[in-house]
Amino acid sequence: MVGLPEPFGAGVADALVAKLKSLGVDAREELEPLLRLIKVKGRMRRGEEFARVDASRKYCTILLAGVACWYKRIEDGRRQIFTFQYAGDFCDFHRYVLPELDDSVAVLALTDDCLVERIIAQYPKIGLALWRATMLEASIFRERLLNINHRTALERVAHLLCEQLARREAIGINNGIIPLTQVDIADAAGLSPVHMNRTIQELRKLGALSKNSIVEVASRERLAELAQFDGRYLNMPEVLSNWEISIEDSIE
Amino acid sequence: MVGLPEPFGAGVADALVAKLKSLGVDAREELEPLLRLIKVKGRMRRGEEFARVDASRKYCTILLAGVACWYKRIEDGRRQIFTFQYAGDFCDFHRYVLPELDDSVAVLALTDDCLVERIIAQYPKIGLALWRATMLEASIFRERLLNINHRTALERVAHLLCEQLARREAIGINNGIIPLTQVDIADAAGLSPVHMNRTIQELRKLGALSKNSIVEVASRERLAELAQFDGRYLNMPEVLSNWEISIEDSIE
DNA sequence: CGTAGCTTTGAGCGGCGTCAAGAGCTGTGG
DNA sequence: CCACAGCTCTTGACGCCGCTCAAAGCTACG
Repeated sequence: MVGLPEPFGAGVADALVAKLKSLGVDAREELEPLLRLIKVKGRMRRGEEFARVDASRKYCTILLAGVACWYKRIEDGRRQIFTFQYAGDFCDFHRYVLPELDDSVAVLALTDDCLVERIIAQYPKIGLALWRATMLEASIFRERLLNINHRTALERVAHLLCEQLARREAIGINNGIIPLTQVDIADAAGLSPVHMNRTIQELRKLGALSKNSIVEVASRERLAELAQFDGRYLNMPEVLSNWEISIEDSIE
Repeated sequence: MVGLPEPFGAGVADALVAKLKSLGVDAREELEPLLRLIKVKGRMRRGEEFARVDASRKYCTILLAGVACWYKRIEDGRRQIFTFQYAGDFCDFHRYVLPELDDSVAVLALTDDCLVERIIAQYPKIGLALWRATMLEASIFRERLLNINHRTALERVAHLLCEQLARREAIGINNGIIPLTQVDIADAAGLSPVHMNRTIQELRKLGALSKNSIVEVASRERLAELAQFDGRYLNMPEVLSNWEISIEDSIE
């Protein structure tokens, strides 16, 4: 890996480096200055908030391990989860960002805002990469819109789970476990917890999920089939090659 | 306005310049080189496609007048409209983009892809502005997600219309007319045309829309109230000051 | 052993989709 | 000028998916 200053242990930023590479930043002389700015902030526990949007904040946040979610709370107390985030993902570029869901290792990295601007000026490719990261996010939002509007609860949930599975595989986690509660998934899919539970049971019956009480994918193929999952919107060619996607006359 | 090379007539790019300013590009020496790259491509008619995603395309597209929509067609023939676009909006940064809805003046502007990269390298503020434009889009998608998941058809439609109204006002169109068909709005809101019609009639009854057969806002206040509209996600401080938004202890 | 969060199950209901039909408006061609 | 086709808007009837309310089992943890 790239040489890192303290307080990095070996491999702590691997996911970040992988992410940047997938976004087009691969030269050592571009990666290093960015990595040098990173300071590990600490660990989080499940339910703790971090990266709350706040004009006075002078850094941006990167998730180095674990799972987080980006959500907004609504007047009536309910919660809309916009997306989940994994190691290497940028958590806040001027936005609502809050955390969730990780009791093991949610580690933060800081950089000064104006530093970001300076970095971009000096290394345009990094700027481009950050822009691409935002586009990827937007792409995920669009896909979710499409699913919510036009698919049944079963397809919707299957699709959401496919996405999480693919994104976890992209950072080397291949155990098939989705470390989210049914309530979390419900808040992301826009379903009530009760109906989410019934849908998950249906997915178990159909052989897509395991019979365990946690959410665990039993058959990726079955799940992808039910979801009609076409993961190209995730922009992860290396991972998606495992997913047997039918690329006919694709639009994208 | 900034001096423009042919084939620009006076004011053709006003909306674009305004947009860039709202994104933080205001110096003449940054605007000019970008504007110099722009070539007007032509006019479109309603229903014509432009900016279809296509790897071989070597330019990007900017809407100079009229209305467009960014949509995706689904297997079953239905259509999901992700967002509408107005003068000054960038129509394609690597994505599905198609048109719609404008028989008057949809004019395109071209720039070479690698030129974009070079421009960004030379004028980092422009890069930052484009990044911000993408963030703004993502912000719009999130808002839509929230609405679709958690609001009734009436609130949803009212909210969508509020957004269109605000965005039109931002480019100087204040006539209260939303130049979209009920089907267009239905495809954007994720409702069936039939239910959209009933919802619009309800909005008319409630005094938010005019009784005309076109979609025309009769009372912005009424509409915003029904929608619980908080337009801060649109990042248009100058326009929103008209909207009487209650900014208490806002998160963003 | 009590409490809190997650999962599960049942009953009832309502919002919105689907199907179907008709009316008004516009453009096109004979 | 009329006829026709196509699109948009409108209205009614009916049914289902997913929400709400309510209660209980299960697991983890102090």
